Amino acid sequence: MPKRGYHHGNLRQALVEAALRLIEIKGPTGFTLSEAAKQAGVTPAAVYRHFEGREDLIAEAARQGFLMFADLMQHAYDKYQPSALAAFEATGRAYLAFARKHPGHYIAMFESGISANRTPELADAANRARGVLERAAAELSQHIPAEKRPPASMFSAHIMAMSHGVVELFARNAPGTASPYAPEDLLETGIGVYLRGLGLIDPDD
Amino acid sequence: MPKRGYHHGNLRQALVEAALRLIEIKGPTGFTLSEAAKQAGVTPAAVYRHFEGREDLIAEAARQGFLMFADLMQHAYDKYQPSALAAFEATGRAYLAFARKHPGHYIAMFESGISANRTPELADAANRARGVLERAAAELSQHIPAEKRPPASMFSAHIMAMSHGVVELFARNAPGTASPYAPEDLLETGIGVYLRGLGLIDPDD
DNA sequence: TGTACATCAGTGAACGCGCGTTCACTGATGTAC
DNA sequence: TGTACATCAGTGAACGCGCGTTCACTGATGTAC
Repeated sequence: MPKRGYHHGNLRQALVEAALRLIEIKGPTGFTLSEAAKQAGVTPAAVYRHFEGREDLIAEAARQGFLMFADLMQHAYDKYQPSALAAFEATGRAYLAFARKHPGHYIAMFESGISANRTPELADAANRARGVLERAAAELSQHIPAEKRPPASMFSAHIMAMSHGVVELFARNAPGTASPYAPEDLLETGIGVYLRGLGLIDPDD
Repeated sequence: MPKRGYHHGNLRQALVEAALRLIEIKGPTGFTLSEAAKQAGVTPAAVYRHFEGREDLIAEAARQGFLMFADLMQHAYDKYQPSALAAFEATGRAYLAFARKHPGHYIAMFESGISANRTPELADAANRARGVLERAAAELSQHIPAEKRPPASMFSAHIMAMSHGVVELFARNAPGTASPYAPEDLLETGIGVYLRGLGLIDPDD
């Protein structure tokens, strides 16, 4: 991507990518609009041709993150169909894989303090991601006897919580809360126990 | 607590408390040393009589948080003894209760980016809190047949992850990830399913 | 009880810094004729 | 193909701001004699 003299060519996306890099390295706090501009080879003022300001830039990074996140989970889900159980488990693994692979996006999405309701576009993207997981949960919960079946949205909320918790506490070079287990194992076993608790996995493994 | 003229009397603790208030309102990002000093009725420079700097102040807030956190969980645990199960569940509830009741501390502990290994004192406090949960898990896991018993530290890591995830995703006026369930219910049912998965609760409830 | 003095917790002014944002501008691009 | 002109993406200087931190200082406290 050679730099074109005065006009940049695709500054908007270049700024988003610079922001992601900075957020990943310096945290949501350390990220500054000015530095993102500098990394994109442009004056800070130029940013305002494409974004309303600092927050708006982070929001766009988050939005792109939610879209990728949804795609990644959907893809994992599709791949393991038609087994509802295998597909669901794959979706959980995809959650952690995303956090690992795209930390900048993940931070923008969940740790930047940007509300997912900031703009309709951002809310849509966030809902789409949540929808994937909820559909996977809904399908899987068909296999639970109706009288002891929890609502699918509660089910998926539990999985999201455990996944997010594993990422935050154990998958970052975290607040010293180191653990002897690999995050992937921790999540896999945690979800395993949970699904057994729902009667979806045979007690004898 | 009347303000004593030139000398403050207990500035150190007053600064910690101001910091906690600010962290709670403005997030770990928004908190500034200068404003904390101002709230304590003192020049920013005075802070340096008691702390090495901004980070050190946050670290002290976190340290105090971990101590309270440990006490609170320990207390909940003791109260429901000798039933290992009831005591364990109470410990989980205490986790969420702490996050609710002391958001400033919680943020300083888990969201401020301060490493728990920053100082030995902080690490001690953090370990003490983790120890409470791990002991509760260890005791409870005695009730699982040895051959299908997971390590207690993994067990407690799962519970920490789910608890933390519930706090972050559902108990804050969070990233729009609202949910129709009360965080307390979500955590209670989530832990319930998990314990059932370990065979610690009768499948028929 | 009174005085001298050491200790220490605060002041207040100053620093350099980088931030986000604004503004009038100018250089490059592309389109109409 | 060539020229005039509108559009638009960038510049660069300037702004006011509050930050964390330092420094020499001074006012209050408490202790020794």
